[in-house]
Amino acid sequence: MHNRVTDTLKKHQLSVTDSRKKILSFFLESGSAMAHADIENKSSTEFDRVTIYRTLQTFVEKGIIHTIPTSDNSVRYALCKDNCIEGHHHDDHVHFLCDECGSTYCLDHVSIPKVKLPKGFKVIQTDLVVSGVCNKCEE
Amino acid sequence: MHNRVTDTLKKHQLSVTDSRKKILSFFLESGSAMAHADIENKSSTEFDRVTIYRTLQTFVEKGIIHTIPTSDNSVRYALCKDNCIEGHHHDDHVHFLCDECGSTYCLDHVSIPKVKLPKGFKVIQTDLVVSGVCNKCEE
DNA sequence: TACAACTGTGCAACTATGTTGCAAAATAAT
DNA sequence: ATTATTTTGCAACATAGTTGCACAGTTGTA
Repeated sequence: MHNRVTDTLKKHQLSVTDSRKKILSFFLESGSAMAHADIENKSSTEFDRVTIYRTLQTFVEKGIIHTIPTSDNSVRYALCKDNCIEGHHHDDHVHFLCDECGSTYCLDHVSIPKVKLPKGFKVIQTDLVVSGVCNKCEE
Repeated sequence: MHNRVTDTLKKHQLSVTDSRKKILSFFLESGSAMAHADIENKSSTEFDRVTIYRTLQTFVEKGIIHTIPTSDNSVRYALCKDNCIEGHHHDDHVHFLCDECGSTYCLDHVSIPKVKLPKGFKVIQTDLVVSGVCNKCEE
């Protein structure tokens, strides 16, 4: 596990520091998306709020994580697949937000259908967020 | 115009006040979506920040406007079509966000395709946000 | 491994954003 | 016109996010 974290950081030309290792491993462990606040809670006082902000920002820029749009005021972050490179994300999969447990899933195998827009609109990115009840809460 | 604003408020069982009339007319005039900050700027010191927050909240609850999810930390609001009723929105159209001018459009005639989710996931709402360059900036 | 160059972190202070309670003002109902 | 109800503004607070700078940690090189 530790090697995987370190490798990922190095692959993206980032120096390997405690906070980056820890925050990245949170993402690997959790599997689902996390908001800034989740990370702050998980790490309690281990590192500064500012460090978390900056680390998340760096990870987004380097293509390690991507943001997930939501209707409420909370940006969530999730790991990118390997084909995300610096400055250009390829997260063309559907995101699912469970109203019950609050978890956010990246449904990697559900791809976003192409939409036809009116003349003159140039598409750069498409985000599709589904909310409802997830497979764990539905039982 | 004034009658239309008043009528809309009454139709949704809201008392007709200066701030509600003004904020609603902003939406009718602008045509595109607005964030809280846009309204605050437009009205300068005319009414309190708190009033704007509460008015937007009320409008969302009553089905007059709906929120548009974005990847950055900014919720935007846009007018609902007539079929939005209290407590249940029907904004099943695509939203478009222009990276150049920052405008947000409701593409009412582009409907969101149904997506097939893995077993156990129950869909309640689907949001599709496209970003790119709009027809005014593309020329 | 030790050193210099560079990069990242923590702290403090600040701005922005959003919320709550309560008294005063405006609106609606009679 | 008067009363009951709703809405507003104010103040105070809570949360979220940003910036500059000195210090600490990391990296590359010898």
